[in-house]
Amino acid sequence: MSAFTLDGEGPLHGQIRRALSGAILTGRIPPGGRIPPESELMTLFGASRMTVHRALAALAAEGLVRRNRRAGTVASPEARGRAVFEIWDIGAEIRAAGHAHRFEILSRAVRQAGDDELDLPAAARLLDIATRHLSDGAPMQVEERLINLAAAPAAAEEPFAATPPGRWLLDHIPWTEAEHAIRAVAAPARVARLLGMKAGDAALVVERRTWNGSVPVTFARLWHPGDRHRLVGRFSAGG
Amino acid sequence: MSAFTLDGEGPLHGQIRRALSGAILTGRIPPGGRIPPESELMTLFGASRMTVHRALAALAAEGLVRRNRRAGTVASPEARGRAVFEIWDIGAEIRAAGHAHRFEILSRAVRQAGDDELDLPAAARLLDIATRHLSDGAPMQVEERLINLAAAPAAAEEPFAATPPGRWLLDHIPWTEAEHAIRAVAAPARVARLLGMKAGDAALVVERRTWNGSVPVTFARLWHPGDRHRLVGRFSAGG
DNA sequence: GCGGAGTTATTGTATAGACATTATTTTGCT
DNA sequence: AGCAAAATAATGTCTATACAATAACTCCGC
Repeated sequence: MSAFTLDGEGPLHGQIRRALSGAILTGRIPPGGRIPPESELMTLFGASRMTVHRALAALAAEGLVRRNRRAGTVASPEARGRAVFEIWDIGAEIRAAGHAHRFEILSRAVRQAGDDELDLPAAARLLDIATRHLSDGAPMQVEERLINLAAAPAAAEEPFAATPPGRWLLDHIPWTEAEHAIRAVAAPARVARLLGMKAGDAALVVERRTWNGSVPVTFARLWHPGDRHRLVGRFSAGG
Repeated sequence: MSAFTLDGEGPLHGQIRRALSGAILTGRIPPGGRIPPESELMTLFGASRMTVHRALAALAAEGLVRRNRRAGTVASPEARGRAVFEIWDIGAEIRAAGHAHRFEILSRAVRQAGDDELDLPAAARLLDIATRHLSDGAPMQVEERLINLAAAPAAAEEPFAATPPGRWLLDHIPWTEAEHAIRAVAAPARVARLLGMKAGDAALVVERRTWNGSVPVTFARLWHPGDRHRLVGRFSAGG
């Protein structure tokens, strides 16, 4: 039978979790393969049922196994499906890379909602604001942003002097849903000039929408020079 | 005092988790704000400590709260930092959009490792394979891939007739670490021709590396037509 | 006021036991 | 054989209890 070995490091439920996730990720238990029932794992690992259950529940939450009453626990065939990117705060990213972050507000206006990316009634008031972010003086991002003033009334009075709009929203306005889209497009002339690239050059565009419940909060279109900016995501399967 | 309300749906620990995560995400508990200790939550929710603890442990695992012995539990300031993309299987993506997926192997060769993206000794043998994926006949991705045959020996014999290399690797070769980089670049002539775009047009490039432990498994460079392909990630804060 | 020792609040881990839920298997009846 | 009812195997939830680990606080002697 599959003998599992504990590494002796840290709490028992963690050791059990690692032993099982290791067996799955190294292929010793193939996708769809059966994991012994809790009762059996209890004796295999010398642990109580709650402890074993805790380890299995964690694996199920990660998506590594699928569990069913009476039918048992199997290694999930679609275990490996997600890539996580941190694409929220260009300032933090620039500073993390050891550079100096500076930004400037390019334009700012309050206006009525129209045929916008934010799906709002025409009566709604929007803050329409454009920002440029620089890394050691080199332009790295142009941020075009619409803010629903009904969802973030304080934004109307905020000067965005020390904190750029994106970061300010993260800090002050709650949200519950977010959607991102990433595209590569030819840079229009205005953006190209601001980013120090030629019109038509490849730009990496991230579009972000957030909602609080069903109320749209903000829409942001973030332009990056294609050659100078990369989104990087790392995924380690150990949990 | 913050009164929390349970929604009565599903298991108690889930209700408690939602009640607390709701309070955090709607800003009722601000970032850095204190969550009552387990002993207090027990009486607030009428649950045992283990049940309360389970809810809090789940929130901590999600990163919504930070917990410290004796110091208590606080809402995490960097709670909202991740965007998750499913960028693994272009075939599944195309089919999910209701289109027909077809692919063709463009070239295939086994060769020695050289100055490659995979960081391998020169003696290592690689499978170097290029594939084109089509959605209802329209080219959607060019996949340039290197496979470390030491990590995936079976790949040498695999014809990749029914299953394209990326999907085949997912199904057959275990891995533990992955890294993704997303860029926008001007399409080189060869790729542009294969994707039905003009040379120099913006292409969205995803580069993926995977390892099994410390052994490199594969490197893939995935080219997409910038105007026709978007990566979309959704993030719902309810968990 | 300061350093250090003791106390305490809070989370972390683990167990045993009870009952609920659910899908499968078996049994029994026709 | 076929179908319905009962048994069963597995996970899911919850409680009560015990003790461990850690960091903050208190108090005391000087």
